Amino acid sequence: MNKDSSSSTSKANQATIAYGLLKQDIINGIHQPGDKLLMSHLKESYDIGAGPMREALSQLVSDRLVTAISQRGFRVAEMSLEELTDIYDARAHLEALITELAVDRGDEDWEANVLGEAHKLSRVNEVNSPDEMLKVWDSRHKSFHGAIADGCQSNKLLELRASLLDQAERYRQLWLRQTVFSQSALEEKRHEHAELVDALLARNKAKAKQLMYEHILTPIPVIKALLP
Amino acid sequence: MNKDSSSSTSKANQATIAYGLLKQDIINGIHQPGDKLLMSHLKESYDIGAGPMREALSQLVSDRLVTAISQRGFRVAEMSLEELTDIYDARAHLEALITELAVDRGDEDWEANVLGEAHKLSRVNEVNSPDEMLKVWDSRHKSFHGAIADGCQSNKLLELRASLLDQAERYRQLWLRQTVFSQSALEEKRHEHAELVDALLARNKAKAKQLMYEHILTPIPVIKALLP
DNA sequence: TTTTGATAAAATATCTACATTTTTATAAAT
DNA sequence: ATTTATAAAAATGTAGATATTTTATCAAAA
Repeated sequence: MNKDSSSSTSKANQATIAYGLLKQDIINGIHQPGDKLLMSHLKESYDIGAGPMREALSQLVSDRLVTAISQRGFRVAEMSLEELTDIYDARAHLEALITELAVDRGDEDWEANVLGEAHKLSRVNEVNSPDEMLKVWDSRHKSFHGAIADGCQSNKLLELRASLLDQAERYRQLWLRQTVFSQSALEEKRHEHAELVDALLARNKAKAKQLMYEHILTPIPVIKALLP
Repeated sequence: MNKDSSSSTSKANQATIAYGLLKQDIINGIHQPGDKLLMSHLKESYDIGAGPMREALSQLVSDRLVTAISQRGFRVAEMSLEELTDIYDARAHLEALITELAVDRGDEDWEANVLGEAHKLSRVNEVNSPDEMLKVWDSRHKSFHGAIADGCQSNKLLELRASLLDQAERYRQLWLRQTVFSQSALEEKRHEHAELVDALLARNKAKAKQLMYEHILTPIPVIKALLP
């Protein structure tokens, strides 16, 4: 789970910098699944010493984005069909639970936030490049779901959720392009989100839970088809 | 989340050794909440260099057992009433979810395991010292609940569960003594476990879920009373 | 006298460069 | 082909250098 990288007073140390850069590069596929993460290469390309680099790698191991074998170094964690289904099954159940709690515990501010984020997400149009479109939609989509989850009032559950999201990120990236650049897929998502917001604001706990569960699982077929 | 410390071929490195030792010492209160973890002191008492020690501390930060401020070192994470309720609320909901899934997904081996562990737990009697009693009961209690949870067939949910258990461990230690050395408390637990096993084997999902939720929350008043 | 602020000294965290150990690759010998 | 010996590469660890923060000291101002 990640540190504060943007906090005002905290001068990030080398290990924290290395952690952030490496994580991004793994998620964005600069380092492919199974790639060996050679200390000498890493030191050179990130210009960071071996000590801090080890610390960063160690963190990524507990994030499950990197695997380590004692005395034999580090590799980018493999991606697999088994892991995909494992992560998404867990994510769907956890998110459904969090949604249920949010319906129970969310206050008026929560309702307002959810509605606001839903609106922003539905209006992702006037952008320049396709790449910009992808970034903006992804960011707002995350904010929308984040706003819903925040209602559960449980820091610990939100931390667990964040951890699963990190682990899902490489798989999600595969799905994202397919979805954002397809009008029909985008429309389907828009519909699911609208239904979800309705159930949330109506405080229909069972329906919101069910919709969220299904919503999380929809990307799986797409990802399965793209998985190498 | 922890590494394999007992695996046959893996020669643990200094960082892993330090991680294990430090974690134990924090859980067992050798290092008290809020204590400053001085690098020079740690290096000396564990006889491990600064590099590996930082790596271990860094891990414990992501386990939430240690806090770090850049350039100002590390401290043992504080304990608080807020964290107690946060952790136990999350734990109760997660364990209830996992129990539900276990009832759905657990096979005959699972049933047999649960029954076996329940039996072993109910027969913690012929021990020597009180300290031995505590260790044996705790260990079997954990195995019992572990056996139930294993039925959910979700590695990721089990990892999240393990992470919360680690975070709860310092609080649990407070409750443990009160419970294991009180015949009435022990009897109450025995009763709860028996009810739970009945519901599980009867595949009564709703009841098992409910019983587990309540079972996790029972220690809270005891811990609240003991929290400094 | 008490408080404030500057400055210097000490303590501490962090990093780097080098040394050591372990693994892997290569080639010779059985 | 399999094993053994050797060299190269790589991971890991150590010690000392550097930078930052904290503490101590003391003088000037209130």
